[in-house]
Amino acid sequence: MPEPAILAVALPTPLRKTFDYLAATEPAATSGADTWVGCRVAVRFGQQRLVGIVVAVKQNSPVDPARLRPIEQRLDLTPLLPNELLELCQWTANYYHHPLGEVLATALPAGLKLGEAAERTPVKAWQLTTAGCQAAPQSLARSPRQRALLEELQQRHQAGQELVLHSDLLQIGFQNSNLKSLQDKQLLTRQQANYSPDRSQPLLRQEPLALNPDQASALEQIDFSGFATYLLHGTTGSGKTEVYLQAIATVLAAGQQALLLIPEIGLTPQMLKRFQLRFNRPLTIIHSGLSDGERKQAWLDASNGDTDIIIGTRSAVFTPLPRPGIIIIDEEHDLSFKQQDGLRYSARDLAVIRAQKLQIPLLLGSATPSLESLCNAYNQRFQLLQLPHRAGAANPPAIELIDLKRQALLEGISQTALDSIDQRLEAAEQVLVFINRRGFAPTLMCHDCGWIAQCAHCDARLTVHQQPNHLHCHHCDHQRSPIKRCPNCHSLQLNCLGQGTERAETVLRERFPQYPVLRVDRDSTSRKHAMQSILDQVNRGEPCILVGTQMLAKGHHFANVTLAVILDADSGMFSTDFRGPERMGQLLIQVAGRSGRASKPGKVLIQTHLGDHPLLQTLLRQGYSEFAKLQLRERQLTQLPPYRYLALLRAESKRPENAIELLNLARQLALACHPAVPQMSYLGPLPAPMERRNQRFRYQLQINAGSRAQLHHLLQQLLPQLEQSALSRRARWSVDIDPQDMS
DNA sequence: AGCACGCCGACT
DNA sequence: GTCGGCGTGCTC
Repeated sequence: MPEPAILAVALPTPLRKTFDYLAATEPAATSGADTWVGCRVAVRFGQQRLVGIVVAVKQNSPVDPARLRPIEQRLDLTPLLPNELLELCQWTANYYHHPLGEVLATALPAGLKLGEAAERTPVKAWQLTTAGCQAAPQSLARSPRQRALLEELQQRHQAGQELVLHSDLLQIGFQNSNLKSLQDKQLLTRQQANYSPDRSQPLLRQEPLALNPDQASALEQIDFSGFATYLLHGTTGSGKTEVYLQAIATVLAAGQQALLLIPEIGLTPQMLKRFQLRFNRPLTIIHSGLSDGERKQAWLDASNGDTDIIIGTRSAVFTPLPRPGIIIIDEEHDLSFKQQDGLRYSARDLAVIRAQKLQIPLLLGSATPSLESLCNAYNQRFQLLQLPHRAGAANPPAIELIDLKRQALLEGISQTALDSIDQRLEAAEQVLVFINRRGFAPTLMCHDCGWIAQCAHCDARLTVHQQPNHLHCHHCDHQRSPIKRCPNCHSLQLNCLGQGTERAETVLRERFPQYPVLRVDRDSTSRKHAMQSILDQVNRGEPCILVGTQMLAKGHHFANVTLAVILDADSGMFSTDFRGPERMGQLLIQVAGRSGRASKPGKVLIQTHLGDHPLLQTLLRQGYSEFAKLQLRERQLTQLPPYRYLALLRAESKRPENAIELLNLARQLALACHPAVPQMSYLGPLPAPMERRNQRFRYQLQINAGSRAQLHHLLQQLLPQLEQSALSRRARWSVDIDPQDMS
C-alpha cells in the first residue's frame, strides 16, 4: 500500500507558514495528487477545527511523522481555486508579507471560507405536467393571463425547453399569482434548475455611441491579444465609460469575460444602467450590500463561466475568471482600492499582476490618475491613452480662486461665493457646495477659559452635531450628549469653531430661504434610499443647493449644476501626509468636474488663503497633468514614492511602551540585516499622526528603500525574527507595503 | 488568532 | 477555599 500523500495546507491564522497534514486514505478521496491543490479541507488545528486550502502535495515533511494529523474531511473533489488564482494569492502573500491562509480567506466569499459546499442555490423554475402539455389554452379563456402563460410554456415545451426559470417568466410580465393558479390546476409543477445563461440574443441590446477621434484612437490602441497596462487619462465628461463599454464589447464578442473594478461608493445607478442596457449578456454586480449567500452565488457564477461581465469593488479582483478577456479599473486613483486593515493589498496593483499572468489587457481609467500610474506611464511601463476634451458640446468649467485673506465671511462662506450662488439660483440653475467635513463644527471651545471638547479615547476633538444634537468622535465613534456648560469654568459661553456640512446647510438655508438645500454626507444618506431620493430631486432640475462631502465628488452626473463652490481648499496643503497635495488636487478636479457637464458652461469657485501657492496656480492654469509633473518632481527631490519604495511597520497597544519597544526591536533587527544607507533608510519609531486612538497608543517605523527587491529581502529576514520575539505578542502590529494613508 | 496552562489577587 | 485577570507557549 502506498504511503498517504502529505498535504501542505494554508490555514486562516496569522502564522506565516503552511501546515502539513496526511491526506485522507479512502480511495475515492485520493484520486490523483494533482486534484488536491486548490481544494478545501477541514482539519483539526490545536483544539480548533479550521477550513484550509491545499496548496501543495508532497511525499515527505520536515515535521516528525508521528505529529502529522490526517485531515478530517475533504470539502472539494475538484479544486475550488483555479491555479491562476492560487498563484495570485501566493504572489500577494509574498509581496504584502502576509500569511497565505489569510490571503486566501480574503479572496474567498465568507460562505466558502467557512466550508460551505461550493454549490449554487438552485433557482426556482417551472415545468408543465402531462396534463399541462395536453391542456387546451382555450379552456382558460376566462383568465387571459393564465391562458397566455400556458401558451408560452407550451410553445417553449415544443421547442424542447422543459424547464422555464421563474425569473424569466416574471421578466416577460407574468405574475406570481398566474403561476400559482396554474400550479393549483395541476398544469405545472415547481422545479429547481441550475442557472444557465441565455446567450442566444445578439450581443448588443443598444447601439454603441459614436466615438469621437480621441475615444476611437484610445480604443484602437488597446491590444486585446496579450498583456499591457493602459492608463486612460480622460477629463471628467470626456467619455471614458463609452471606451470601457466598447472594450468590453470586443472581449464579449470573442466569448470572453470582463472584470470592472469600481471605487467603494462609485457605482452610480446611472452608470450601472448603461452597462445593463448595452449588453444582452449576464452581468453580475458584487457590492457591499450583498448578503454572504449572494456573494457566494456571484463568485460561483463567475467561476462557472455563467456570467460575462463582473462589476465589483476592491475584493472583486479575486473573482475567478475561466474565460478572462480584460480587466478595467475605473477611477484608478481612488483610495478605496487599497485595503486599510488586515491584508493591506492594492486591488489596482494586484490587477496588474493578474492581467500579466492571464496575458490580457488592463485598462486603468481616471480624470486624475495617481502619481504612481502617471510615473509608470512616463517611463513606458503603462501605455498612456488621453481623452483631453469633454464629449459633445460641453466646455470645461472656468475655475476661479477666491482669496479669503481680508474677506468678510458668513460662517466660512465669502460674499463673492454667496453672490455667485444667488445668480445661479436666480437663473434657475443648481449649485454644489463642497466641504470635506461632516457634522456642524469640528471644535467646541469655551470662550471664557479656552477649554476644548476632547474625545476621551483619542487625541482628537469631538465634532459638534446638531441633527441630532450631540458630540461625536469621528475616529472612534464615541458619542456623548451635548454640553451646555464648560466643565472647567462653568461658563455658558461655548462656541462652535469651524465649518461642517450641517453648518453650511443651516447658513445657506437662512440666506436662500426660497430654495431647497440638500445635504449629502454619510449622516444624511445613511437611511436606505435617502441618497436616491436626493438624487431624484436634483435630477428634476429645479434650482437648489447641494451641500456635501466627498460623496458628491464621486461619479455623479448633475446636468443642471453650473456652479461648484469649494469652501476650503487649504486643509490638504497642510496635511501631515506627503500625499495631501496630490489628494487635494484630485478632489478639486473631481468636484470641478461636477459642474457644467451639459451644454451650459460651468464655473468653479475655490476659497483659499493660499491663492499664490504654486501647486494651486499650476493646477488651475495648466491643468492636472502639469500639476502632477510638479508633484512628481517634488517626490523625486524628497525621496518619496513613486521614486522610492515604502513599508510601514505599525504597532499599537494600551501601554505605549509595548508598541515602542516592539518597533525599537524591529529597527535593531533591520539595522542588523541592512545598515542605514541612502538606499535604505529608517524613520522612527515615531508616534502616528494621532498618537492615541480608540484607547490605544500608536507608533510606526517607516522603511524607505531605493529598490523593491532590497526592501522585500529585508522584510523577509526581519519579520520571522520579529514574530519570534515575546514583544510581538504585547502589541498589535502590522506591515503595510506601499502605504497610501500614513495615519 | 484562538486556546490551554499557569500563576497571583479579591470574592461567595 | 475558588473565580478570573493576563502573560506565555503552541498549533502540522
